[in-house]
Amino acid sequence: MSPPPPITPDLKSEVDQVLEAVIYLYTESRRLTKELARRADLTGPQLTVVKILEQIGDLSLSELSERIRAQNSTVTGIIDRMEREGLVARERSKEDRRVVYIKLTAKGRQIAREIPIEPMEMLRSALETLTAQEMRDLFRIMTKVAKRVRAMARRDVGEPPDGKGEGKAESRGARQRAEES
Amino acid sequence: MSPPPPITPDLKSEVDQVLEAVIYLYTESRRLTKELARRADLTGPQLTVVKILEQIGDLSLSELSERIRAQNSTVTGIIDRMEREGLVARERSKEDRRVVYIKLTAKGRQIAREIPIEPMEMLRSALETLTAQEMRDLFRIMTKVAKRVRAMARRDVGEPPDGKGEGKAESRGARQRAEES
DNA sequence: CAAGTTTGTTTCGTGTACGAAATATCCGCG
DNA sequence: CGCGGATATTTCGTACACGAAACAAACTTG
Repeated sequence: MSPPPPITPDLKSEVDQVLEAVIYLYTESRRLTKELARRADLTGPQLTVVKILEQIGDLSLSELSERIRAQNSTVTGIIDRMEREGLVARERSKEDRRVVYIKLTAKGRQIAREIPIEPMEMLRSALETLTAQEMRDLFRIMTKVAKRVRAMARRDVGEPPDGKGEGKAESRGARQRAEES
Repeated sequence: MSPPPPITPDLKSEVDQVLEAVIYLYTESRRLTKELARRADLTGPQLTVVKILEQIGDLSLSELSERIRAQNSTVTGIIDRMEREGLVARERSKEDRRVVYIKLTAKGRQIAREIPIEPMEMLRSALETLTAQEMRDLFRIMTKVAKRVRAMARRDVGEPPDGKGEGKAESRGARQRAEES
């Protein structure tokens, strides 16, 4: 595209390495989740669900899918399999008969107790080893990059300007998915 | 593990926001790929394949799966579907009859031409808008974090110390997957 | 209160994604 | 030559993941 802006000769490779690091960090946390999950005969998303339910308590399916940032239809499948394994149970709400609460069974709770760390905690605690100054820098830079990407997204893909303003500007956009198996 | 080191009160929330940014950057590039792909009636991974083949030329299936950091068995499926759509063709190598070369068809090449940007380029060029100083900082910090995560991985999951030393230390570990549909 | 809309969940179809096992070749070695 | 091991690809089984459509219950309004 544009001729490489000749700043430092190895700046280009730093870009690649940062890119690599972002990818690494993201995928590695998923891989670790999966690894931990395997010990309890769970899949990655299943471990995530179990830990969330353990900490927060019963959730409706919609609330759950919002937490793990996946579609309802995806979570339905995950819960189907977990129910089959006796890890969770569905219970229809009495106030609103449309909603279904997902709750841990004894077996599910037992397994949750056996697994100490939650997935994303690993990345989180790695970040916590940074100095305050580093955190500040990282935060500032990442925010800048994220904003850039968002801007390019608008330009290149042409999104409708976000219909109903959601105010907080956080929680919007970060659309992870339940780490797949 | 260790009790939360009480540094600054709002440092914790910065951790969350950086975490959010990492997730955002990664998933947003995938989402954008998918968005672009839809315009040519392709899926995310299919667009990636088309652009790679356009730029690099014919590749064996193994070479291709290494490029998009997915398992051979996954890529086999992707190529199956693309072949069915007439986007690529398989051609057995004459020197080594085990290998299959994947090549773009005229139709595939045509579509590749119609789509300007490659997926990860978006994130890459966002990174390139940083100043040299920011790049240096970011690089240093990300490297530190990545190293931390790797260390925890060894400790918590207990990996065999990387059987056959692969030398480069790069290309190892960053195990992305072809962005799923 | 009934028609129409919204909301919560499931169903269905398609496409990744992985790992283990099956196949087919190739290669080196005796 | 023949055999065992390495390499390249495919097959198979299971689990996500998403979007569109189907459904059912709640809500809105005339």
